Amino acid sequence: MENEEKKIYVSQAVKKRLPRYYRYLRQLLEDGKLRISSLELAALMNVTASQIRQDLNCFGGFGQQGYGYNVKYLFGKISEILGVGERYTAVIIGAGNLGHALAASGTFKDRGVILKALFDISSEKIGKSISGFPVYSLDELDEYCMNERVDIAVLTVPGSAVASVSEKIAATDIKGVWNFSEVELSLPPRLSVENVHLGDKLMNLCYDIKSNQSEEESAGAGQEE
Amino acid sequence: MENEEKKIYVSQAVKKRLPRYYRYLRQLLEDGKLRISSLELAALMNVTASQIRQDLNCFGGFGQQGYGYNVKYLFGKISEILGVGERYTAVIIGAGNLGHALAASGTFKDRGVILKALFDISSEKIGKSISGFPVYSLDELDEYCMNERVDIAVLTVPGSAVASVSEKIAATDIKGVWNFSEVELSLPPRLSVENVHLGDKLMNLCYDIKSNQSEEESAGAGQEE
DNA sequence: TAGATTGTTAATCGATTAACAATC
DNA sequence: TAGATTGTTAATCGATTAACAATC
Repeated sequence: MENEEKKIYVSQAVKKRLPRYYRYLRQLLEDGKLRISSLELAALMNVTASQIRQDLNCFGGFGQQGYGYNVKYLFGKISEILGVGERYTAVIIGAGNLGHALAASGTFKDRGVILKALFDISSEKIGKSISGFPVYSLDELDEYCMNERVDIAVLTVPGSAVASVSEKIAATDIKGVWNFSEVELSLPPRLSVENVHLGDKLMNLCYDIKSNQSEEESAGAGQEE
Repeated sequence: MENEEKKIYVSQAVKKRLPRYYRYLRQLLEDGKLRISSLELAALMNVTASQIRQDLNCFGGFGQQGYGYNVKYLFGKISEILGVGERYTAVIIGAGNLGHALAASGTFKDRGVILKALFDISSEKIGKSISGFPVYSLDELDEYCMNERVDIAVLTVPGSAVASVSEKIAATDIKGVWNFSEVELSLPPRLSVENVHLGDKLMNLCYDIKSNQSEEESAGAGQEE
């Protein structure tokens, strides 16, 4: 960060691949692997070595000629790039089944994001706790965000509630929304949005099944990432 | 299907966009819109009209010069392409929080997929019902699939269970897996796989927040789909 | 030094956009 | 017929891959 690294443009394609590097490197680190060449990592991840070197070089030279990449160092760099260690904080809005599932999962903790609370409108849920996280009234969101730093809102409310919740979010200094609803959000551009359209994914699977069926056999294109 | 349509190669990029067309067209249909031009749809979806025409023409000419596209007809065609109406069936493997959430959601029904049951190993869950769907023992999966047609397995088990469950799935004639676990699956190529790496998505959001923060202001690139 | 492997430039490939002739 | 808008070809743009000089 401090030393003057070449500011190469980072394409959307590269950005999207970073978390996958993070996953593989974490695994390698766990396995006690000390160093890895782009060729070796490429074989593991089922991509080209060229792509790996190109991708990593968007952010500066993390390798060493004749040696390869130090796994621990590279993992650290990728983590840094992805904002692990920024200690981003999150709240889940919508304490339904999906909210439950996310709160109970290691999804946040595993990526350095600190889940702090859930918010809901149901008086049956408010005041209780879910997987150890307190559930507050949605009306308290604004006040909560003024007292506690909240970076990310995870939207797991029904589509019908999205518009009104969006407004509430826009009124806080929350920086990003992880949207699980079908509805397209309209938020000021200062807010980052990541949509998880589960229905779309299911349809992609159906389409793929259909295509796979039609082929029946033809040395298929294999799995998809 | 019957009439000889030009068999143009459909790129991965196009395939991935189809469910989004489905969503927008369904909405337009609901709104009572009868026809739409590529230009109008492009404005709505925030893409170029060229792209829409190119995309649709991979599957044949669904429009009419000087008129545009008949919304109902086009929606029907897209639905057909995506396999809505094939009446694909699904079972959820792993009756935890996420399994619950998916079973309770309209995700399947809204896309023409018929959810039939859940499977788990916990004796506390087996025999009960979740959102009206029966929960069976994982040991019964094989037999169940022999008696009932099952096209899709939704994998919501912990990572540690993925390998053994994968084997069980491979032993059936299930055609596709919707994988919510972190673990990369290894399955015979006859099976389609769609991975939902939620953690990756969360990291993409963090990265975006971080970038957004660094800019602060620069007429940003806006939301992401 | 010799061998290995990166960083980086150049070549290729694929996807998006622009343009326009076909046609409703 | 004139106007509109598609289907489709050609041009552009961007992303991936190949190649190799730099260098550890």
